[in-house]
Order: sequence, then structure tokens, then C-alpha cells
Amino acid sequence: MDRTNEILKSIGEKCTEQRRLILKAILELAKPVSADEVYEYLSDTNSVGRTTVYRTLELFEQKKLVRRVIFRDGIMRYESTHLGHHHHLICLSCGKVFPIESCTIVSLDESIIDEFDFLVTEHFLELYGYCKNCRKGEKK
Amino acid sequence: MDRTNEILKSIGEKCTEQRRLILKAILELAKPVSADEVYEYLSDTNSVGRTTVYRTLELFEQKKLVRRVIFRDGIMRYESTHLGHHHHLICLSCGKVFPIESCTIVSLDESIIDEFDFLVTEHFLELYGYCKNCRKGEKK
DNA sequence: ATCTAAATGAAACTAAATTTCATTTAGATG
DNA sequence: CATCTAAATGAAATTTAGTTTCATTTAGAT
Repeated sequence: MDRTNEILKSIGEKCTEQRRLILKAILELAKPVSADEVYEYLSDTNSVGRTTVYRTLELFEQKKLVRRVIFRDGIMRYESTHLGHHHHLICLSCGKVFPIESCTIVSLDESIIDEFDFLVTEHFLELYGYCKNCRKGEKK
Repeated sequence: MDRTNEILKSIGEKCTEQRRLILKAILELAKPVSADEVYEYLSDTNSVGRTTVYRTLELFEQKKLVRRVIFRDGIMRYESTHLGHHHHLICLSCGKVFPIESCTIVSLDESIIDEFDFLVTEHFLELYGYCKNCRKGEKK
């Protein structure tokens, strides 16, 4: 059940207890999380320092194990690339994040090279609003 | 030529020298700029403090004179809402920002209420890649 | 001209993220 | 298996963006 060792080997980096724990956390959480959230998540193990979390997430980003996502609060969050390309619905009331798997923007990426002579390599779309739960009991 | 007074009056806020200068800067720069960039832009006038720039941009955001945009570096930038709804091409090489006026996402906003029962009130799309200039002379 | 609530700005503070550097360790090598 | 070394770790210091505090100034109402 612990694929973290294999994954770390596959990116050609040392397998340390800390890296395994951080990778495990990212896979388990399966949503965008900040370095501090990962640190808190692992705080009961008492075996990973804050600095290491920051550094390891940066390493994972370089190695494409995670991608960085930034919402309106400007905090850097990371999510597993195993989740595949998707966008986010973010509730302005409760803060919950919902993934949208379908992406209708890829065609835009391609048309932009013609229209703007700009080669798009990645794009990020975030949609803000109010989720089902937070809209309950509101005046219509 | 100085509409800043009228604009400040129209939002029902005091017209101060500082607010006029900051608003003028935002209108002149006509692109997403950080508080510090506005401060630097006005540094030769020596008449606006850093704190005031931060506070005034926040006020302008509340009053919908500017909107906050956040790129991958997590720095808060603001741009005039006079520019209208649009998205951004950001060059990963030179950092230049190009606006895309057309928005093909509005229909997505609407379909999401049905599919996810989530009411979208705003969305942000940023496309990263390489602009014409920075791609010059590269191997094909 | 006077007055007052609001605006300003220097300095202190906060929070996220990065850097430094002494210590520890993975895993390569003999 | 023991040894060795470059890499990884983490506590503390530092940096940076942004916010708060509070004494002073000022817009604009009276």
C-alpha cells in the first residue's frame, strides 16, 4: 500500500522518512494544501520540520509530482499531479474547493498561438461563488 | 483631463491628493500592478506613503474601481475595472502580461450551476507560456 | 474660520516563505 | 558489514508582502 518509496525512486531522489510522509500526505489529502496544512497534518508524527515541508513541496513541484495552485488569498498550495488536469470551484462562503474535471479551454490554448503569437504551456482557471450548502435557506 | 476627482466623488469617498495620485497611476499603468509598483511609480512625487497605497487599493477594490488579480507568484496586483472583464497571457520568460479581451467562459459559469449546483459569481483564467519576442531565435 | 471625523504615514507587527548553518542520514563504496 | 560523503534536515535567523497602531494632518461640512 505504500507506493511512496517507488515514486521517490522513480524521480531519482533520496527516499527519506520525511519525503515519504509528505508525499503520503499530499496523496491522502487529494486537494490543494498549503505547506502549513501539510505540516499540521503531519504534526502528530512529530517527524517533519516546517522548513523541510516547504523545501520538499518545492522539490516535488520541480519533479512534477505536485503542481502549485494559487487562489485569491495568495497562499501557495500544492496538489498531486496524479489528480490530472482540472480546474477549481472555490466557495467564497465556506472555502471548500471542488474540482472540475472537464476542461473546455484546451482549444483556447491552441487558438491563442495564432491570434496573439503566444505559446501557451499551461493555464489555470478558478471559479468563485457559492456552493449548494452555503446557498441553502437564502432568499431566492 | 483629470477625471480622478469626479471618480472619487462618484464612489462617495473623500478626494485626497493621495487617492487622486493612486487612481491616476492605476489608470495610466492600465495593467495589473502591485502596491509596491504603484508606490515606486509615485515615488518621485514623494507624496504618498506605502501604507496609504495598500489601504487605498483595498478601498478601491471594495468600491469596484479596481479588481485584484493574483498570478503564480502570489503577489496581489490590482488593475482598473475600466479595462473590462478579460483574462491574461503571462510570459514565463519576460513576465510581460497581455490581456485577452474575449472570454469564452461565461457559458461555463452558467452550466456549472446545473452540473455542480454551484453558483459562480466570478472567474479568473490565466494562461502561461512564451510570447513572440521570447520565442525568437529558439530552435523549432 | 472653525471643527471633527476621516485619512495619512512612520513604525511596529504579522505571517508566509526563504536562507543559513550545524547536525544527521541515505545509500554508495570498499 | 563498516565507512564515508554528499545530500537532507531543522532550528533559528532573515526576508518580504501585507496589516495594524497611533499620533498627526486634513477634507470638507458647518
